[in-house]
Amino acid sequence: MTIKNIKLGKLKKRSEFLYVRDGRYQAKPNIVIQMRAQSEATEMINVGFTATKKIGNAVVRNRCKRRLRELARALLPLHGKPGHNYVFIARANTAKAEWADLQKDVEKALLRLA
RNA sequence: UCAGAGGGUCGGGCGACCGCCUACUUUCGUUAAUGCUUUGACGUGCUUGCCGCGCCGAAGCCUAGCGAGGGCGGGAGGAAAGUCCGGGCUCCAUUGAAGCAGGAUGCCGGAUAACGACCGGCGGGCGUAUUGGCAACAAUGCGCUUAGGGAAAGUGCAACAGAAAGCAAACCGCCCGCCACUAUUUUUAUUGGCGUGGUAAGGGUGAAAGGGUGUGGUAAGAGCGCACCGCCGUUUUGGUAACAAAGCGGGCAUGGUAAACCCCAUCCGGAGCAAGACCAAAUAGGGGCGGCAUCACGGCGUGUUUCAACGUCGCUGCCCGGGUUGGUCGCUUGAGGUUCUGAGCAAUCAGUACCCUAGAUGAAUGGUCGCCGCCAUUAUGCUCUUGGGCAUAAUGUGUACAGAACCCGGCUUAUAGACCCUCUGAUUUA
RNA sequence: UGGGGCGUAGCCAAGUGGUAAGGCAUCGGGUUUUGAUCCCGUGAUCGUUGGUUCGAACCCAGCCGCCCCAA
Repeated sequence: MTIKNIKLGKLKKRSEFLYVRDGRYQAKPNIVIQMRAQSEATEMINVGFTATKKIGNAVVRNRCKRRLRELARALLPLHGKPGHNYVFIARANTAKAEWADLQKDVEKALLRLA
């Protein structure tokens, strides 16, 4: 697979997250990924991150979002589909999981969604 | 040395690869508007010039924004947390001030921009040591702790128990008087009954029963008298004061509860950076002005039995106002920090020198990996008076609590581990 | 981030200083041939930790948890 020059955008508004929630999703032990085609297709991939209060305090939630952001930056240009929006949702052990396992989960989920 | 209590300081380090936010600077690109310089075309004026004015265009400079790249810097805390107090700042209200209502605070002094919360002292409480004492206890020292005005302005409350719970009160008991019975020669004693009798020592109830201990006294008792302690009043001395000490006087009244209502004194306008200021798209709707239509039909309203009549509703251009999504500012130079000196017991204050030290907004300040440190456990070795100490090695999901959101002063709460100070106890050595 | 409110049995709840009502549910017993109905009985760290008071679910503080409002 050739490495494409794909720009990553951010999801910022609640309505955008709700839009993606109605699309396809893949659940893994360490992470849940949702995906849905954009209503007006562009060359960009927009991505958002979710960490609920259930998984810990502010320190844990911020760490989860930072790790997810790093995963998205590394793997979405390789395995993501342009013109789609993605939402990465942290689970209870996202903060503690091994980095290699996280990478494996994300890769598998993205390939199955593609 | 160990254990406990209280207080304070710190709160891992180095490196590699890949990233994020941001100040400044620089290069390139792009956009915008104004200005300046140079220059060209056109129009026009006259004093016909290396002229002035207007307009259009090109190039360059300057300014601002955006994008990409380079350079050089910065980038979470002691609690950033809880949001419990106080202040700055902003808007609203208010002529100013006082007051009502409501709320907060409450020994004294200091400190502060301010605070109830900070500092020091006083009084109370607890622990401990020493001394005195038969003891109860008292004095003194040390440590910890303390929301601590007024109960003699008024109202209320105290279940159950108990005779009685607030202008005191007599259940048992004790004593006295009278009567009866029994014993006795009598005095007298025992038992029982009665009394507008005395009595707060003793028993019992209770959280609390109208000073405590001792002694005298008495029919029995009682501050009834006395000694000591406590209490009240007053004077003097010390202290800025709270208060303390001493003297004199008074036999003792004034029980508790105000984190019950309340009284007294002092303080408080309200909301909060999602405050507030500015820019501003699309759509819908509002107002004003202008143009077109303003014939007919129709809708709605007034009115009416109905009709008639009157008003209003259309399209389009420009402007105004409001300000939703979004954006910019507020936004970090401030009661700022660090060092040193001085004043003060301290909180804190004054001076000097130096420094600028996060500004994000689905929210940056990191992700991954390696090495070391620290801690715990185990093993081995050495040492030592047992405990223990040191060295080496291995093991470990070990290495906390926790993430700025306008800023600051306090408080409270969470916290692996390390270090320091004070006090108490135990043990060892001298 | 700021501003408000609430915690009583498994559930709904009353009680506002003096032994913590009541209803539904659970469990046990009785009535009945059996079941339903009915009757009797059964259970509380009053969120937690301190303080005031003789005495605290109640009064006063500190924590913990939950809910609501302001995009």
